[in-house]
Amino acid sequence: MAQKTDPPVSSPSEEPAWKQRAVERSTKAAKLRAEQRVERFLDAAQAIITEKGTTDFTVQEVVDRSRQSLRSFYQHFDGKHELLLALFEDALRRASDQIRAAASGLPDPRERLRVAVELLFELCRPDPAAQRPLFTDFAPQLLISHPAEVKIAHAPLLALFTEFMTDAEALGALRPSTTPRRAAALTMQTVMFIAQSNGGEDDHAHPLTAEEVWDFCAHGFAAE
Amino acid sequence: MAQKTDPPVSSPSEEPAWKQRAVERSTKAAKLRAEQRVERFLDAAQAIITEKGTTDFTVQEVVDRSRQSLRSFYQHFDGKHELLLALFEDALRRASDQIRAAASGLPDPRERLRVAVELLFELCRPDPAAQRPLFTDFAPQLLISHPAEVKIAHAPLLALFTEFMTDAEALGALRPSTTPRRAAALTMQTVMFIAQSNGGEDDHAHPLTAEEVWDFCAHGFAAE
DNA sequence: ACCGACTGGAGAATATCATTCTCGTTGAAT
DNA sequence: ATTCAACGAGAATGATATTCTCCAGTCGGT
Repeated sequence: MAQKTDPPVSSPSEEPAWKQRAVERSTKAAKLRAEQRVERFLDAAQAIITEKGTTDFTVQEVVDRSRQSLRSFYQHFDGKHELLLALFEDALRRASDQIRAAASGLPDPRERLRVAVELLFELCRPDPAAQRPLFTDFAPQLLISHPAEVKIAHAPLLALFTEFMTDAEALGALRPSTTPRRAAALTMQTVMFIAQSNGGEDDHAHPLTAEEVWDFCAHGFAAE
Repeated sequence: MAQKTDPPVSSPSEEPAWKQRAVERSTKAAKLRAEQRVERFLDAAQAIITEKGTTDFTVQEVVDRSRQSLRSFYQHFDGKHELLLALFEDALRRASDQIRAAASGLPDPRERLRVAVELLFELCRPDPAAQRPLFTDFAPQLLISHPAEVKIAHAPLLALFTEFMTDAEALGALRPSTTPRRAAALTMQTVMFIAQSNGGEDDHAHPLTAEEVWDFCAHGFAAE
C-alpha cells in the first residue's frame, strides 16, 4: 500500500510468459514479507498510540517497538504521514463497520441514522479510555496536509451515511432541497468535528451530548 | 500580551506614591516600545502568511521580515504558538466585526443569522485570494494543542451568534429543545469546520455552497 | 557447497526548526 | 556621563524526521 512498486509491468508481449511467471513467483514471497512488515509497523504504532494516548510518537519508537529498522520503515512508508494515514483509514473503516453493525438491524431508516450519528459522535470524542479512536486528534492535521487522502479515508463512513440517507429519502424523510449524498456529507462532518472540539469539559455548559448533536443535524436550530 | 510582567506589584503601601508614579512613567515608554515590536512581528507574520498562503513559516522568516532579532521575538512571545494564537484571535475578531456590520442592519433575526452563517462560511473557506482569513487552516492544530486559548479566540464570534440566536428565540424562531447558546455554538462550529473541509473542489459534486450550509444548520436534513 | 543479488538491521549523518544562550551595543532615564 | 535593561547578530542546542553507509543473513541457481 505504501511502496513504489512500479517496475515496467507494461508491454507484456516483450517478455516471454515463463519469465513473467518466474518473476511473479519470486515477487509473491517478497510481497508477503513486505505485508507482514507493514503490519508489524502498524501494530506497533497502534500499540504506542493507545498506550500513551497521543499520536505524538517518534518514528524511532515505532521502529524499536516493532523490532525493525529505520531503513525498513522508510522502505515501506513514504514517511510518518503515510503510517498515520494508514492507521486513520483503518480506524475509520472499523468505526464504519461498528456503526453499520449497530444500526443496520433497525427497521426505520431514521432510527439507523440516529444510532449512526450518536455512535459516531461517541467514537470521535477525545475519550481518555479507548483502544483506537484516539485518532481523531490528528485528523485535523491530516486535513490540511493531505486533504485528498483524508477524503479517501472518509469514504467508507460517507458511503454508510449515504446509504442510510438514501433509505430515509425513499420514505420521504429527507428535506427535498437536498440529496442523500449532501446530507450524508454534512451530517458526518458535523458530527465528527463537533465531537472533536468538545475536549475540555472543564467549566460549565459545554459538554454537548450525542442527543443534542443528533437533534441539530436532523432538525437544525430553527422552529418548523 | 505575551511577557511575564510580574514584578511584585503587590504591597502598594510599602512604596511611596512618587516612586510608583516614577516607575510607571518609566514603564510606559517601555511598554509602548514593546507594543510596537509585537506589532511588527504580527505584521510580518501576517504578510508572510498572505504571501505564501500557508502558516508553515519559520520563526526566522518572521524575524528577518520584521527586521528584528530572534532574541527579541522570544522576549515578546512565549513561542511560535503564541504568535499564531494572536493572529488567530485577531482574525476572528475582525471576522466577527465584519459579520456584525453586515448583519446587524437587517430587521429579521433569522435574516441576520442567515447572513452571518453565509458570510462566516465564505470567510472560513480556504480561498486563495484573501488578506487575512487564511488562518482557519491552522485552527485545527491549535485546537488540539491549546484548546482553551482557541475557545477564548472563538468567544467574540460565539457572542455574536448567541446574540442573534437570542433575538431569534424571542420571536419563537428557535426550536424549543435548545438554548440560544447551544444553537450558536453548534452552528458556528459546523459552519467553520464544514467550510474548512471544502478545500479541494477538484473533482465533481463537493463544492458545497453557503446556501446549503445555511439550510442544513437551520433545518437539518429531516423533513418537517 | 558456493556465488551473487536482494533484503533488512544498526545506527551514523543530514536537514529543518524551534528555542536558548553568549556577547557586545545602544538608547533612554537618572 | 553613567548605568541598566532591552536589543541585535548569530552561534549553540535539542528534538525529530529522513537519508545514507556499511554489513550480515537468506535464497535461488549453479
